Amino acid sequence: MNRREAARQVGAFYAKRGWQVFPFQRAVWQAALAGESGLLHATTGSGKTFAVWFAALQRAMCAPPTRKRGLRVLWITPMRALAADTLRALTESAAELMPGWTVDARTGDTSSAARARQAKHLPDTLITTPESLTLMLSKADAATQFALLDMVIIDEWHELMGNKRGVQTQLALARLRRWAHQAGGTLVVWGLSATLGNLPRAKEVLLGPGMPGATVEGSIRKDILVDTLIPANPSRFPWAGHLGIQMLPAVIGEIERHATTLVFCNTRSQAELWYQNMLEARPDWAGIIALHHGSLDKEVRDWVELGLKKGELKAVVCTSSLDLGVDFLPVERVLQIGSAKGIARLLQRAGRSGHAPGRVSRVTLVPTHSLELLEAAGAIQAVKDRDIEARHVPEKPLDVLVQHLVTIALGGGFRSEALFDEVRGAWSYRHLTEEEWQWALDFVARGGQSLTVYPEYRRVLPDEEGVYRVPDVALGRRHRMGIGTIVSEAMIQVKYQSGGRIGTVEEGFIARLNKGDNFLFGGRILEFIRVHEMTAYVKRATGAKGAVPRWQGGKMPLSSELAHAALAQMQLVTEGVYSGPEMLAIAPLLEIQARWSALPTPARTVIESLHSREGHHLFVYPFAGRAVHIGLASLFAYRIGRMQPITFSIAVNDYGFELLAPDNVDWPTVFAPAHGRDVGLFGTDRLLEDVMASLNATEMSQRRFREIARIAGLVFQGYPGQPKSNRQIQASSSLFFEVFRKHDAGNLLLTQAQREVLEQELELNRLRATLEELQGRAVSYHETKRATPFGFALMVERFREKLSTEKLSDRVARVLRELEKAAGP
DNA sequence: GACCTGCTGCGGTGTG
Repeated sequence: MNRREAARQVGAFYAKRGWQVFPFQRAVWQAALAGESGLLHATTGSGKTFAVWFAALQRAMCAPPTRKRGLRVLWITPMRALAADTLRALTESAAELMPGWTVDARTGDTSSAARARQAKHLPDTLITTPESLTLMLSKADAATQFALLDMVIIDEWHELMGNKRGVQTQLALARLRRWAHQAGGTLVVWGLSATLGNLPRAKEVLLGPGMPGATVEGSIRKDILVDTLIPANPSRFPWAGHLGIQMLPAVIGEIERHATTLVFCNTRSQAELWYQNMLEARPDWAGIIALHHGSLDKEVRDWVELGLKKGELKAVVCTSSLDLGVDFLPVERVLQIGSAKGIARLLQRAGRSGHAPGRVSRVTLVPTHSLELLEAAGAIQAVKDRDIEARHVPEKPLDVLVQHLVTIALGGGFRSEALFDEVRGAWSYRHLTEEEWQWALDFVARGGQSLTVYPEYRRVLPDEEGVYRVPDVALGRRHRMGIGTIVSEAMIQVKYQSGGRIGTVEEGFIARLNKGDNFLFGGRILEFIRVHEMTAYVKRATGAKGAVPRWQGGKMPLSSELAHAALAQMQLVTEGVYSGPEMLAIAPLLEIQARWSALPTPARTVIESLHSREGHHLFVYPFAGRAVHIGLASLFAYRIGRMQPITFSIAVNDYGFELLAPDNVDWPTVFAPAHGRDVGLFGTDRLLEDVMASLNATEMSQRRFREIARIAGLVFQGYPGQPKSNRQIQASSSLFFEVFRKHDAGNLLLTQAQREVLEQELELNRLRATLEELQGRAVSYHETKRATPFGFALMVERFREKLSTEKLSDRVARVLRELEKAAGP
């Protein structure tokens, strides 16, 4: 078939359904037919899926007829749930355009019968996850399986590119590209992305450094509306807090007025509490409102998702578990309780409503404390400006590389030089040095310097011809069980004594419960009975309230974009401009702040000191997000400590930080630039050294190392169904940490742990940028008689999270003592 | 006077 005929048939497919063909879809088809790779960027619900899928089909329609059967198109999705939805969509359209063309899915959910079928004969199109793809690469016959591969599509690339799953995908793509090249062809690769600030980078990472490719932007401009539920009585609204239950009546009102509403919460426990409160207020909603978060059992979540799809649910209280993965939901209204923390996330959530070309997406912010009104005003402006966060791509994570080496050794073996070359074709490893490569190779061959005597760490060995392979079946099996880069806490299953599964909670939470204690989980009050083999047995409790489980999740900081937008709003206020109802509502509070102290703006850093019974407080408001503020606070404490002996307690939030000292400090002198060009506390010279010295970097690295050890295959997670407990995993990873520190200081996985702490947990680059910004801002110093609105939130924060420099140094001392003991005589 | 929190995602063996 020629191209014109193929295009005609696809056109007929659209015409039959009354769909419009958008120019961006044509652009993708033309590029792909010409053998070009690329990135397609468009909002959700704009027809991206069919744009790339029909590109693949048209390539197949135009290909010379062949009798060879095998895999032609590979579709990679980050989520199993999406695999099922995609399978349906692709199968239906393929049946019409390419009769006889087979589409199948392969994820962890794939049945053993389907696996056996696929082992014999792969379908023409396979939908899979990065992990399942990597598993396929670990099979000895991988090269044959992918011999006919023509096109790869990576769905939701923006979700993958910023993390190690994306790096694993890059490595797999490099492998597939190499095979296609060896067979004399080129692999056509297309990525799909939405809500992303750095498109050119996204494309480069997907296609490999320096590789050509097209960027196609979906032309449909989605109208996005962001607004705010303003508290009924703003002057009585709390200055701090995160639950926002005061807003319950307003939220219930919104739910009443619309067919289906998603209520997004920032944490699982918050979702549990909101759901419970909602049911208490509206008992008649039992059965038509539901709860959805990542710790609930899959069966429960499936039921909720199905209810949503059928339009049977009035509202679902959820966390970002509903951000993705459930496509084509008929949702009318989206509410966001508390800060969305970033513009990309907000846009994504807005996109859950009006999910079809031409319809308006709307999200309504529900503040949980007064200052969030400020954030809301900033967010609305940032969305208007489409000021979207960039995703940062990990740079040569060696744990992922080490895992990959074993995978490829299993999947037919490799020669060092050829694989080195191939790996450097993956963007994240483009700067991988010869030494680093040798180190990784040595690490899988001998376990590095310190593990040489243990055969289970001699995972990969060269044969006489110099081809590296895995010498032992058992090692291979163990490796396959550990493929992937997602590392989570050890979880305890929660089950009814009668058998039903409810979900999972963290080991530490259950450990604090006694028999007979109640807790709120899965939307009901449960009574804890006993724990046995990583399973907690419970029964329905009668009446009373219960504790809410806490999960140790990530603590996402406010993004720079959103923080700057909020600061900009305060600048407007100093000029007498109130941008909307949010700013008018918060005006009285800002007026107090301005009267007692001053408003922070992009041009002015506000610093306050306060003397109270607790001691001498210092408040600083850089608006740089909590991660940076932790770094800044520790850095300031350390630098001040060098001028005069003193220790501080520290508190941080997304807007600023507090230092509390027992003794008086002469703050103006501390903040005065010493002389000339000296920028004192705000200096960036010796930043890295000072940060390392001011924080307990060792302890932070050790925590980070847990994940690295697991990905690098040092720590075995246990067999499915009998997971190791947290303590066991922690113990063995900290053992490796200590052994490497003592006997193998050059171990690059240690260096990586430290780098990840600095880059990801402390956001060192953003910290440096913030210091530079602070140098350029005027300092507005105020001694206040009582805590200002901004300061109050920080004082509250300190009660829950006690970080003190004294404690840190105690901990350092303890770690040092332990190390000396471990070193022994 | 005000408070007490921290998301998501995947994968896998055993041969009596």
